[in-house]
Amino acid sequence: MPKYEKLPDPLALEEAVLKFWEQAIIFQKSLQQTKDKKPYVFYEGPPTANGKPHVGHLMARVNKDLFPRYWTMKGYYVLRKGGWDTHGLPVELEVEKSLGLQSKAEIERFGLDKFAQKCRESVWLYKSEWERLLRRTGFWLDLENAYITYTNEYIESVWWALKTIYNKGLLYKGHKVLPYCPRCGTSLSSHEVAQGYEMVKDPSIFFKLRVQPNPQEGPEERSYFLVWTTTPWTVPSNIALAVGPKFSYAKVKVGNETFILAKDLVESVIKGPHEIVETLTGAELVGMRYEPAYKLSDDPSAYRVVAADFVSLEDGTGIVHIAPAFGEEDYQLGQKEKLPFVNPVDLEGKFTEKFALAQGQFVKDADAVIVQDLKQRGLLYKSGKYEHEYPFCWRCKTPLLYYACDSYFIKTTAKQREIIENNQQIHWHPEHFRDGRFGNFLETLKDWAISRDRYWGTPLPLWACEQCGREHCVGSRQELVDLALDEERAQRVEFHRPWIDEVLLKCSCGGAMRRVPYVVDCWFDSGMMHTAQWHYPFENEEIFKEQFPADFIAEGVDQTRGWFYSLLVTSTLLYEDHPYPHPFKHVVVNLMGLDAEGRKMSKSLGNVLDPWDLINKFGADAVRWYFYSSSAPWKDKRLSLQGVADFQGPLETLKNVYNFFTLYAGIDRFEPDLTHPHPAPSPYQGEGGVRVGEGIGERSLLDRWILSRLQTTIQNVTQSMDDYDIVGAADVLKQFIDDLSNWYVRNSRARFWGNEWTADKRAAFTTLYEVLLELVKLMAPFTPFLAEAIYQNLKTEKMPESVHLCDWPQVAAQLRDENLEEEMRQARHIVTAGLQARNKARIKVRQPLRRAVYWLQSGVRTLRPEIENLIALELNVNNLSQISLSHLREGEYEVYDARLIKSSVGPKYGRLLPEIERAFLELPNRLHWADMPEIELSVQGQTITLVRDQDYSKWAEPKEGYMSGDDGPAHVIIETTIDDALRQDGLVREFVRLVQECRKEAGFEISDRIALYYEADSEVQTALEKFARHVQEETLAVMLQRDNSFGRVEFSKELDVNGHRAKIGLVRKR
RNA sequence: GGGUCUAUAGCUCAGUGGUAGAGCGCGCGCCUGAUAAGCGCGAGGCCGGAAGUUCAAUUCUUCCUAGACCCA
Repeated sequence: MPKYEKLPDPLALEEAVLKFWEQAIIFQKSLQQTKDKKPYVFYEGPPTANGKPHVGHLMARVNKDLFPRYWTMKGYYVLRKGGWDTHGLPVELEVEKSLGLQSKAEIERFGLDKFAQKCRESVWLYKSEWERLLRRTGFWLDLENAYITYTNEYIESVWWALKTIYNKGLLYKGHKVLPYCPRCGTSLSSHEVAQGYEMVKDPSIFFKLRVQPNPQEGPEERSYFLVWTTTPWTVPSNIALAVGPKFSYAKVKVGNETFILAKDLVESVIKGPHEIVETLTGAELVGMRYEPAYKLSDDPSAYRVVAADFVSLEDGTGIVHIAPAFGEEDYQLGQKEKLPFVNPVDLEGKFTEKFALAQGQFVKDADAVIVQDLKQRGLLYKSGKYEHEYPFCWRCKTPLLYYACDSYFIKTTAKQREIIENNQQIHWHPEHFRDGRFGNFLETLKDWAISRDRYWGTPLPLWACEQCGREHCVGSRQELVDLALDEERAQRVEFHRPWIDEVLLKCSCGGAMRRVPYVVDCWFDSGMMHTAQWHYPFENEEIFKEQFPADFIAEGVDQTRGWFYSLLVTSTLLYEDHPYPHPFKHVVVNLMGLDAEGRKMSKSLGNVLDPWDLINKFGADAVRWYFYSSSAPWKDKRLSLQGVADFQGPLETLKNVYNFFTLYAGIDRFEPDLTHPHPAPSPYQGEGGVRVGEGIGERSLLDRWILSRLQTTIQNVTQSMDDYDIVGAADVLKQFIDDLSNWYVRNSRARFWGNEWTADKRAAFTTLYEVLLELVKLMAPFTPFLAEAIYQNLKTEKMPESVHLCDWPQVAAQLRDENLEEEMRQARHIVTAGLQARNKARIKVRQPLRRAVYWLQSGVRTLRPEIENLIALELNVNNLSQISLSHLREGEYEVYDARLIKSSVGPKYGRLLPEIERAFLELPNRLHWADMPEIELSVQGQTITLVRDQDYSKWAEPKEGYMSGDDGPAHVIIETTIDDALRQDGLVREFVRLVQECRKEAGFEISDRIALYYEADSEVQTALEKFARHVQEETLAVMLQRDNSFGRVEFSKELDVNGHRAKIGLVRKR
């Protein structure tokens, strides 16, 4: 027998549910129960545990939990292996900070072994924070078997991947231009760079580079390319000039010199008298040679004009100075044009002997020297200051240099087509990510710089011979042992620096091979989780094959170029022949959270919302429901306590419905299992022997309606969830909860409190019981706590132990009645319209009225009598009837207008519409025309026939004594005249309500019988005498008597009954 | 500077080539045997700005502005 208990407050409720889940090991049971079923694969994007979880993480995690719960209930096996991302620069920085280390040199002095130990510990700094949050939000994830990227097993799988890629010839050594801090001796990640932009004034110079003399030109004719830069220190490294091939360039004569620059920029750059002597395209300039300002390269391909698409005409001269060592675009262009590469700057940012003029000087300090030198040599056209944003090291404020560093690359460009093709197979939510942000990124794919000149990470498994230089890539521990000089050491070595660096390998030349000093980009680690989490291919082949690819992942938009990318690239490169080389089939992308003002949350603004503030105030379900129902995950969300509070309505309503049911089910000791005297074939076999909708023939119309609505809801929620439309699913549930509470329960209340245990009462209890039971299953993935709490109270012995072990509800087609649902929808419109009319007429609902009429403009137009009765009750009218529009004029109502329906006429007549409209409005008597089945108009010599209800509609307004209202397709007119009989009726109802209030005030139980004494004027008395039986029934009064001696009563009160003074006295009868 | 997304009521968001919607908040009222609930009504909008396509644009196209995110 169910426990009919009220629900505790959300926080207590959730704590109790958490305890229950843990004690009864429900999560484990859900896995156990489904372990032989078809898998539905979820991949956990590993968080790094050396940062606290914030509210943005929460957004992704509620989505991550939703679908696994749903698919588990649908009967799939959803293994949810947790994971931790434990490598990378952020970890190192955290440790540097805690140890007070300032640079790589200091780290090395401190000792790499101790440093690595610290990194390993630091990773778990906030682990318990994460676990606490995951537990509290109801996020079911297998943390006991979580993968950890720093383990030797994980790293070995990553090595296997790198070796596989290496063997395909896709791992190579090259340069990459990276933002680099010369003081710290390290390149910075883009995230770090973004923290350090500042507005600065840099020198801005226009300098001249002489066009290599044409033999035909006289010695006096000197022409120059005019070039602009804000980094004079890069001028010595200049190797080429870039022009936009489609731009126009001008030769401008100034004195006896000729300058070449973009035509559009001549006026802004050239001061003083000048003359454009020739115009030519950028393409025509390509291939021309010039004399460098400083000749650091003897390569014959240096110092020439090349074409580039990044040239702009925003600033400068339209001729861009190219120094491949100090700019990403420059470097790429250099590769493409096979330009030589010169770098006169060392790793400390100082000029080397290659540039004697400023040898030993820090590059930024050398700016002035170079400008001065150019000026002296007559190569400076003009100079000034330029204000722009420039990145600085966020730690030491040193200006960053874009610097070409040695780096290993994965040649992703070789597989670009396959990567793009695989991306097309992925279902992105929202869809536009596929070809939008993510697709565009893939179109401009560059090779992946995989190496980092750091310490704490997966060591790059490349060894190079100290003697012959031969390189070898190691793909497993076995291979390492086989090749090691010291096998024993290789057998037990920990796969991290500095220990792995001590393993030397035998080279075929007889020399020793030493590991290259790099570690691997930690994005490669996490991107390999599809394989490395199982230590595949070294073990677990079966489970790997079952768990690849993922059906579903969910992460924040910031993972576009992070995890989404690294998963896709690794699996494309490794599993080219797999039927699903794309690593995930569906991905739900969520945006980051903003504060209440729409600003980004950041520590510096102090507007960061702590997830615990939300959870401790509202509970986890409330927060989850907020994220699900407020808007799609990929919409901006302005997070605030108030925002969460604003979305709690449906949950409150559900609790109320449950509490209502519980109140009466408890009183009547309703037992679901014993309420089915007819073991008739059931349309749907539910859990634990409860057959939803059994004995449907006995159910009332409302019962059948809500059961049908339930089926529709099941279908629509399922459909939305299958489409990964979270907010759509939440919306369907919201509407159903509203129908259940505000229509089904509201109109069924009397059935629950009847004295007799009638078939109808049983039907009401059974229906509401079934509906609640099914509803909480639908709610379970969304609000797992509330659903569980209600389920626990409703379930019988035979039912599954937890709502999360139940099967997902299925649609019982036999219980659906779409006509009934449609009619009921119309009924609700009619009721709203009728209440609106009463409101306008200022007649309260308790005052009965003689009659109301309605008509419906669209949808189902005939309602069965039972539904009309329902409407009449709600509107408190004695008579309700439908009327047809064409009868309006004959009765008490009058038509006042006719309206053209443009959406019908427009498509038929197009350009004639304005004319038709004018003619229509000019009809001499539209009141008359509105009644005609057709109207003929003559417009521009054409006869236009308009059909009533199709091309135009009529409108009605009530006369005196009537009032109208409308809602959606429904129009209602009520008769507002109240005659004596109605007035009496109203008095009685008012009297009953006041008595009920007094019963409550007196503290009587709902079922207490009373004796009722009253004193009132003759009008009230007449009414009461006339309707005495009704009054007694309604108030459970065993006697009703006029009596002015209130001495013996338990409770008495003066009343105002619609303006009539009265007094009543109550005595409880036991 | 480039890309993607967003812009509708005080707030959070739906939506549509044909007279603008919901929830919350606010104001007023109703109902009450769900009672520390429930319901209705109302106020409040040049649908971010400009141009174009169209008989008709909040909706489609282009540009601009602002915000978010990513990249440079």
